[in-house]
Amino acid sequence: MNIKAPRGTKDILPPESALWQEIERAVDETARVFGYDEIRTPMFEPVSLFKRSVGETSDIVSKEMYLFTDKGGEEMALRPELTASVVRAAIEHNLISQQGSIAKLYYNSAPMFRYERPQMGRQRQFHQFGIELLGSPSALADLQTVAFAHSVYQRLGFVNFELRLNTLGSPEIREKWREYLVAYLRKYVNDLSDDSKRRLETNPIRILDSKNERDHEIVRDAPAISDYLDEADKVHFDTLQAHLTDAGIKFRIDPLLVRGLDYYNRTVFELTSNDLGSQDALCGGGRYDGLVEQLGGPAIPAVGFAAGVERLVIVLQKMRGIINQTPLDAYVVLADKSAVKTLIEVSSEIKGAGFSCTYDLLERSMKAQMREAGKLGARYVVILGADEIANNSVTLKNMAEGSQEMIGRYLLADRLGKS
RNA sequence: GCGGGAUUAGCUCAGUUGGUUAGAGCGCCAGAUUGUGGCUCUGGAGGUCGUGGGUUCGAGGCCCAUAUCUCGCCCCA
Repeated sequence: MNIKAPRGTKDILPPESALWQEIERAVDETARVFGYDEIRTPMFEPVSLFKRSVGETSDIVSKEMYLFTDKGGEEMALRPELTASVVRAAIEHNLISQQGSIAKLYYNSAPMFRYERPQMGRQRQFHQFGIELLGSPSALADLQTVAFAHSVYQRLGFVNFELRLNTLGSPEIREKWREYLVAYLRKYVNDLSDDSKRRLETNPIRILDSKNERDHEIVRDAPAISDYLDEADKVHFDTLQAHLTDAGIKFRIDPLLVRGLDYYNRTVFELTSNDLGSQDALCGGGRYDGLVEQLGGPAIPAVGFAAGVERLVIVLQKMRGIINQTPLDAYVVLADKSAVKTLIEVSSEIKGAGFSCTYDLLERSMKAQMREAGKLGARYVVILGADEIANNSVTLKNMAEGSQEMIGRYLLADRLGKS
C-alpha cells in the first residue's frame, strides 16, 4: 500500500514552486514599500484563542478545527486563521501598548488548517499572506489595507479581479439591524431554503449571501444595514470610498457582502476572481476594532486582510499557461573524460563569477549532453575536450545562434557576461 | 456534513455489447560512423487499469465497498 499525501494537502513541486517563490517575493516587496514588518507565529495555539476571536458558533471553530490535547493536557488547535494569533502576539509583547502607537505587520505563505471537504481552491492545509494594521481608526488605514492587497496582485500582473466592499457598522448597530432582519425573514421562513432556515437561528446575516435563488428574492427587500448606520459609520464608509477613488482603485459596493468571522465591524471587503469557480474569493478582510480588547489587550482599533496563495497560484497558472523554466547561463560539456579536472575547475569559476552552471551527472555521451543543454535552455555551452586542454582553452557555443569559438579559459567569465 | 462526476504509461487521453500478449500523442532513453542541441527518421524502456472484495469459463468495461480528485451545496482564503 502506497503512502499518499493526506486528503486536502498537496506537495508543491517544480515548476509550480517557482510560482510560489514569485508570489512570496511580490508580497515581501510590497511589504517593504508599504513599510510593513514580518511576523511569524506558532502553527498551533490554545483552542480558547480561536473560540474567543473567530466565534464559538462559526463553522470554522465549531466543526473545522484540527484539535489535539498535548502531553501536558492542554487543548490545542492548528490555527485556522492568523488574525487571532497576530493580535495575541501583539498583546503579549506589547507591540501596541499605548494609544497612538501603531503596529504594521505582514505574514507570507503561512500555513493554515481547516478540516473541510476539499475542492479546487479549498484544501485542508492552505496558505495565506496578509497584513494586520493595529492602532489606527482612520479610513486611511482601511485604504492602506485594500491598497496593499491590490498592489500585490498588480505587481504579479494579475488584474482580472473584482473588489467588493461593504460596511457592517458598529456591533450595536449590527445587533439592532440583525433583529429587524430576523423579524423580516421570519415572515418568509417557509419559503427559505433549508440551509437558510438553519442560518436564521445560527447566523441570520449569512442568509444575505445565500446562493439559493428564492432566498435571493426574499433578501432583496430585506432591511439593509445602510438604513441603520449611525453618522460616524456613514462618514467612515464615505471617506474610505473617496480615498479609494483618489487611489485609483476600482470597487463595487455590495450590500450583501457580510463575511463569516464574528469580529468584523465597519469595513469588510473581498477580492474575487471569475477564474476560480465557486471558491472564488482570492482575498478577504476588514476592520476589527473590538478584537484586541476582547482578547485582553487595550481598546485599540485594527484592520487587515488575508489572501489565499493556492487560489492565486491557480489564477496565475490560468493566466500565464506554462511556467517558464529558470534560465541557465552555461552548460559545461565534457567531450573527453581526461578533461574532468578542468570541468570541475571551470564550472566552479563560472559559478564564482555569479553565473548559473551545470553539467552532466550521468557521464553520458557528448550528444546526450548537448541535448540536455538544449532542453535546459542553456544560453551557452562550454565544451571541454582534448584540444581545449592542450591549448588551455574552452570552446564557447552560443546556443541561440549556433555559433562557437575557441577562447582562452581566462576569458570565459567575461564572455558569459555578454548576452 | 449532503448530492453528482471522474480515476487506464511521467502528462493528456482512447479502449467498441465483458473475449488473445491493454493502445495513441506528447515526454523520456538510444541510434542515424570520427567531438555538437533544436527539425526529421528509426528503435527502445515504461502500466499491480486508484485500492479491496464479488459475479463470470473469462473483468480495464458489470456489482459492492473504500480512497483520492473534481463540480455544486455548506463554509471560506
